[in-house]
Amino acid sequence: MTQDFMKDRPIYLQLIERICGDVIKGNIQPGDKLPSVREFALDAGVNVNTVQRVYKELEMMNLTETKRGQGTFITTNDDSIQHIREQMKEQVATQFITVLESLGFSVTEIIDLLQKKGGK
Amino acid sequence: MTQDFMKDRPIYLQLIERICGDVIKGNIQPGDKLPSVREFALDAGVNVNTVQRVYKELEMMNLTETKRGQGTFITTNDDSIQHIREQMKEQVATQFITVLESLGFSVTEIIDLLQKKGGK
Amino acid sequence: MTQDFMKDRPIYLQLIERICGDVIKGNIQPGDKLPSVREFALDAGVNVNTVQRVYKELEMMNLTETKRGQGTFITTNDDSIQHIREQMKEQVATQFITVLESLGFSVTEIIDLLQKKGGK
Amino acid sequence: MTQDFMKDRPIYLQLIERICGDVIKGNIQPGDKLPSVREFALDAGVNVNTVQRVYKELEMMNLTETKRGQGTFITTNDDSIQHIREQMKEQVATQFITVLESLGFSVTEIIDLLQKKGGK
DNA sequence: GTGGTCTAGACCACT
DNA sequence: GTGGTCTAGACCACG
Repeated sequence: MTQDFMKDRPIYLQLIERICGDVIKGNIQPGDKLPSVREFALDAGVNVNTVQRVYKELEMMNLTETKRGQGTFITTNDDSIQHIREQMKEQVATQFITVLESLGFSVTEIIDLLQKKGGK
Repeated sequence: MTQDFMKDRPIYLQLIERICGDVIKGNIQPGDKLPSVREFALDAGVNVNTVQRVYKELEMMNLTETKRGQGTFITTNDDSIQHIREQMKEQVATQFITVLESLGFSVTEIIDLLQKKGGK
Repeated sequence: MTQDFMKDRPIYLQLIERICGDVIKGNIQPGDKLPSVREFALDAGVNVNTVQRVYKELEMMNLTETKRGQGTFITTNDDSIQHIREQMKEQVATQFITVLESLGFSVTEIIDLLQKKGGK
Repeated sequence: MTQDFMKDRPIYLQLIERICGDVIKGNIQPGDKLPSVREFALDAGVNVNTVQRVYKELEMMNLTETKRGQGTFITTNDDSIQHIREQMKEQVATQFITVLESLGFSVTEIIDLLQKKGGK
């Protein structure tokens, strides 16, 4: 197919999603310290500035808190975390439905497919 | 929310989806002529170049055929249309699951939400 | 005095404030196009990336809207603008009071001073 | 709001302000001994170096005097204290007006708000 | 020509 | 050593 609906997403968005996902899944706990920007950058093989952007966005989402000179930590405010989880679920679902309908698919038709795929 | 996962889709992709959707839904029939690029651009309020790109991509997807001096027409090859429909369904579902899982949601959890939203 | 309470603010924050101020004052009208990032950078004598950061923040504040390939425009949503104006007023006043009180000044005492200074 | 105008003030500045405020308010009297740097650091939950910097700045402002082997004391020179008080009032007011005007607010408009808030 | 993303590398403030 | 700011310059997507 020549057209790739939903193309390559920017690195920084992918990283944000990954961290959000890890928090939601519990892989990272409230209060945990994230790696330093430099360490993270090295691990992920990206530039330090890219990571700094990620950390800044996370803080603006209230998912993290920054302690100057100490590092970046997952918020201990569980409400913030739940809030983000719900926001994201809502958002993902809504946009998915939008795309679906613009393509002429019914929701039930796709749910069938998801159920098959989800079982694998 | 500061981060909008999955927004900002290019205009030309949105237009492609819209046309694909219209074909799948039957709003546009095989053999139908699409508006001229200029007319379409005017209607949609976008740049002529954008429409040209859309038409080019549609042709590469075998959804349309171009007759020089006459215009662009939806293919009369029903297999092509069905093929595109299935491709797109697959692709949409697969990428949706990818995003879901990277965010830590289960497929069933989202299906529940889709079912509620789909009913409206 | 050795201590300068309220030090040098980052350039990008100063630029954000300047633009917000210009919008609030009406120097820039809803719908107006902002200079391109390159042009603005040249004018202000700062780096292009700095301006891009400014434009991005402004968009996240809903003060501007970006049209891809066309430029950045002040939102035509007057509510957004009023909202930002009120937010900023509230914020400025609140933080001012906080500083005041931490320094042991009464609000009335400072109001007197402001009134004298404001008259000049 | 994504942008917090005037936040993120360095800890050591906050501490200086707090101590200045306590002196102005009379919570701390001329001649009083300040806690040792270690004790203060422990109390405030900050780094010892930070407190050392605070004490150093206070001494340069002539608000405190250091007696070797005994500790740091608030100056008994009332003129120094009054002087600092006036300096700070001036400075706070001036910078506040600067910010206000750069944001397009009138002084009277903010005075109204301050009066409402100050009454609480 | 428009904004968006990313890199490399510098310097600063805070702990 | 931590994050924050800024620069210079590259490349990409979009119109």
